[in-house]
Amino acid sequence: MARSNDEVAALFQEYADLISITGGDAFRARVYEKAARAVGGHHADVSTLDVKGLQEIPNVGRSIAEKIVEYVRTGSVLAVEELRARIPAGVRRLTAIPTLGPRKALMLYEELGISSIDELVDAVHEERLRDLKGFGPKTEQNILHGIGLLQSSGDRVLIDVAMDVAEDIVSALSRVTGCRRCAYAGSLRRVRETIGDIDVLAAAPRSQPLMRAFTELPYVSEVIAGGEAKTSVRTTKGLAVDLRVVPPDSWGAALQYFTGSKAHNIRTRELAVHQGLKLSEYGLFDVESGTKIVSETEEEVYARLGLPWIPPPLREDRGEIEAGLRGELPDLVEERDIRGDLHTHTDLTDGLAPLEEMVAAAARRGYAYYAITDHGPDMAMQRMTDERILAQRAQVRELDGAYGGRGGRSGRGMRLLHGAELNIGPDGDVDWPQEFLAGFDLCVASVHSHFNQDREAMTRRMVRACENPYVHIIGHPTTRILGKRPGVDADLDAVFAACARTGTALEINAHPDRLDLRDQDILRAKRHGVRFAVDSDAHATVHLANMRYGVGRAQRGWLTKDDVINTWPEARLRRFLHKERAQRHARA
DNA sequence: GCCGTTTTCGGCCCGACTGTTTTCAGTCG
Repeated sequence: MARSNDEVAALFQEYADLISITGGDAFRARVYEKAARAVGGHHADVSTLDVKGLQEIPNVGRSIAEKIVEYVRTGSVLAVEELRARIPAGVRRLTAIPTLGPRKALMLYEELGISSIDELVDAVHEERLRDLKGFGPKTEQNILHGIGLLQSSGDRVLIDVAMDVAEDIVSALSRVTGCRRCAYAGSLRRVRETIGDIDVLAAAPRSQPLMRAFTELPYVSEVIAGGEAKTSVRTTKGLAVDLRVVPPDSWGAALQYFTGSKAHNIRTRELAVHQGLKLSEYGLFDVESGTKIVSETEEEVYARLGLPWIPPPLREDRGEIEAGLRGELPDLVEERDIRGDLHTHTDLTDGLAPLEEMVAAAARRGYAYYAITDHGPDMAMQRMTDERILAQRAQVRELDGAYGGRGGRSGRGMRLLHGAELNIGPDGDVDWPQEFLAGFDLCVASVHSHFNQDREAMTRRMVRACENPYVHIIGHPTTRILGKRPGVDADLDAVFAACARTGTALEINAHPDRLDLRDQDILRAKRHGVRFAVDSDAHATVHLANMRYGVGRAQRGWLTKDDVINTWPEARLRRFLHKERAQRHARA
């Protein structure tokens, strides 16, 4: 199952929630939240560390370190158990209802004994909430409304869904008279894997025209809140969108603030406080005189705090502040660095478009090279045969160089690699014998079945695939489907180590419902010295554009161009696919 | 409960909006 770090992080987050609900010290609750985040993102497995080693983790002091040791040794933490005994789990679940926080949840429990959503619904219908201080008819409505949202639409949407809406809103608002600037911010700008709500920011001297245009958008179904500075709506698809309008000269400070993350903002504001400054969405101010120092661009704000501009995908308080202060931020890979896509399908197997259409679409993206990797025969429903794949190879060779090309007519066209997406069987075997595999330019290998193998078997299976000298890339490594299927249970550190040892790249699958690997896995894999391939896994021409989400994932994993093999020049890529790999196996 | 080129004690990010309040607590991001 989960790493010890993830279990401990979840435990501390729960503890923080319980502290809040029971009216404990808010600062104490915050410390546990910070510790939860730090432990979850820590590279070393906390179950291998002692109290002293644990205290090296930021925001983990003696008390928290001892609780981690207690958890690793006994499987529980007394202090957490004590709070759990005081507050039924259902009370914590109440705080998932929008507009219902820890204070109200506690009052509901203490005054009315409510500890589940069902009980809460009953109490509202019986009008029992009205006697409580701070509860009125509007509060009841909001609670029922919130419960409906919680139970129907779920909470977060896939990034491509949110991106479509956000780009449409930004484009619409940008056309409004008086709008100087408009952009989406929040988790979307940070390229998180799923999006809870969309934050749009605009700069204008007057906010009303923008607010009006915003609430009148055709797909706005409900205005949740409307003010001078901020308006919140819900779309017909149930997506919440916030619009904030700021004066044009506050743009930089506002964009920085609304991009978040919350944890990152807390750190930047702390940096400001220590310099006698105050940072808000309106600017960076001198506390003494109250005068504004900077606010027009993000670069200015960061610079005045002693930091370089920090790319939004890094803004998670996972060390980017410290790295920035040291001048050691990574030079992140960008979408324009991508020279090709190394995992794509055609209608020979389960893709939608014929080879030539896919190749033409890839060439339009300006790629220097492009790999076709249809499924092998082990995925029986794909009806693959040696004859069919060899016929495709002949076709690929013919189209090689025929499309695109950066040098125009005289230049060489986009180079094609003929590959396959092999299936990693339950024992780690793949389709076709080695002598047949040797005929491919490149092979991706992925798990497509037997997802429930135990950890040991799954780990062995994936490591064996890495050890196959003709497997160059492990496709969608955890095989998760967001919101539908959890990742497989494998010792990922063992898999990462095997990748590094054998010169096998890990795929960062850019499809919005996979986004596999997760950013925290990428960070860990990089520490093992693994290389990555950011691939669209396109099954249709439109899917090629999903590359942007894969690059976002790579950025959130702190990857540079050098870490990503499909940013490399073709010659270097081919060396990786042949020589380097052969040498490593020879040494092994 | 953590943390420290202001501090080993006394801080801990900051503002908008809502709903219930006659001045503010709770929630959210």
